[in-house]
Amino acid sequence: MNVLIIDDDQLVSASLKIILESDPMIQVTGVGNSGAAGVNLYMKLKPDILLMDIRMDHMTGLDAAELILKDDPNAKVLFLTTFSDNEYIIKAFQIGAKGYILKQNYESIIPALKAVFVGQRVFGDEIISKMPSFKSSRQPQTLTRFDLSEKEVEIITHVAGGLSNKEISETLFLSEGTIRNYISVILEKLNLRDRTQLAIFYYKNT
Amino acid sequence: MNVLIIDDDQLVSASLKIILESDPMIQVTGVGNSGAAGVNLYMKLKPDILLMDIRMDHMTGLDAAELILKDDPNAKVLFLTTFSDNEYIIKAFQIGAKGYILKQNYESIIPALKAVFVGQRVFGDEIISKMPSFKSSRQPQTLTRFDLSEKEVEIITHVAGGLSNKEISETLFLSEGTIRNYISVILEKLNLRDRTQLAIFYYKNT
DNA sequence: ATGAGGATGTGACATTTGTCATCTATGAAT
DNA sequence: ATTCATAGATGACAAATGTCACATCCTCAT
Repeated sequence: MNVLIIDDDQLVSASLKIILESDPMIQVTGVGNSGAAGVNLYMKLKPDILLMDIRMDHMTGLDAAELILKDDPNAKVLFLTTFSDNEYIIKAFQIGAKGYILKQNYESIIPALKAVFVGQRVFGDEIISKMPSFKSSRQPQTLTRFDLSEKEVEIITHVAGGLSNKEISETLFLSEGTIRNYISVILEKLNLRDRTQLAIFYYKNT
Repeated sequence: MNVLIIDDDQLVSASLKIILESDPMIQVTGVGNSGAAGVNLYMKLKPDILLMDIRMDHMTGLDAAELILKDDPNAKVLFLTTFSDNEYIIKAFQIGAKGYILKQNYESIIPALKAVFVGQRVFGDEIISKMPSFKSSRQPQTLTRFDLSEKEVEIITHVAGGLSNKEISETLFLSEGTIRNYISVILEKLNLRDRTQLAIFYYKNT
């Protein structure tokens, strides 16, 4: 089984290579350190599996995978991720990745690779809770799972309603600056970048 | 790794046992042929993994698994299924199963077991298309109701994926200014004000 | 060839957004 | 009464966003 490794942290990709090659079934046929390199190397090497970091500078693993899958829909892309990447993970499956592995969890990489190799999809427990179709059976309310205050949740719903900071401030009788501050800490808490991602997050979790 | 096999077809469970025990890491600590037996044996043996057929007389694998998981939420239940069982599969995940394996696909059983053993969930491609949240991720037909070009729709999906203009431009190999222009006219056409409202619009219409 | 139309790019600009450090008021808790 | 925490406000700032007018190309039909 030929594997291509893409991770912009050289240390990670090097140790991955060692770990994987400890298994006689696996050969690492290439190592790259950027999304662009991932695309090029994949096209050139056509490995059985592409093992790629999700978060990379310039071109994220997602972008690279999207390009690759557009060209070769049968590509088997397995993502590496830290556990906070939940939003990316959803995206990963939407574009057709075969799974992901938590970086913390090195001993699970080889079994996961093999499972993907024989055509399975592989992922951890966390993602289940992120799936709108499954969430209903477990938790009644989703946003309160995170340590968000009442007010923060209220503000999120307004953002998800498409209101600007000014409009929210007028609705809640607070200053616009205060709203900005609130949103800033909400984004921090949820590990998101901007209000658009927040609105998306809201719809995916409600 | 201790495995309990439950299948009401004795032929299947016997051959499974042989297949699994060909791997030195695996011991089959029990074999049963009904859902009820599955519950009892599981309680008694506490195997690492319960490999169980979904369709069985009297008590289905699902019912058995539900009982087991109620008693031991950490139980690792892996279902065997024929490919036509799709409705059951959804249910399987809702009750907390770790995955399923197609019966046609014997060579994938061992990798799948190992992946589950180290904490992954495992399933095949088909289920993806059954998930409401992923079903429409590729081609939002509803958007074409509006007079949007192919490219405009593509850009909308990226906005709804939470990407910034810069990221979109890099993905599509266009300049950031062009993306801004596109979004500007999209907003005009759809009578929206900003990208957040656009993302919301997307999720409400797909 | 020529001109229309589409797709793409550029530069300028006003706004909005997100971040941060800091401040004030209020209301517990001691 | 003093301390402390919390909600809210402010101002400054950089970055992202949306708008617009205009400039290039390219292709295609005439």
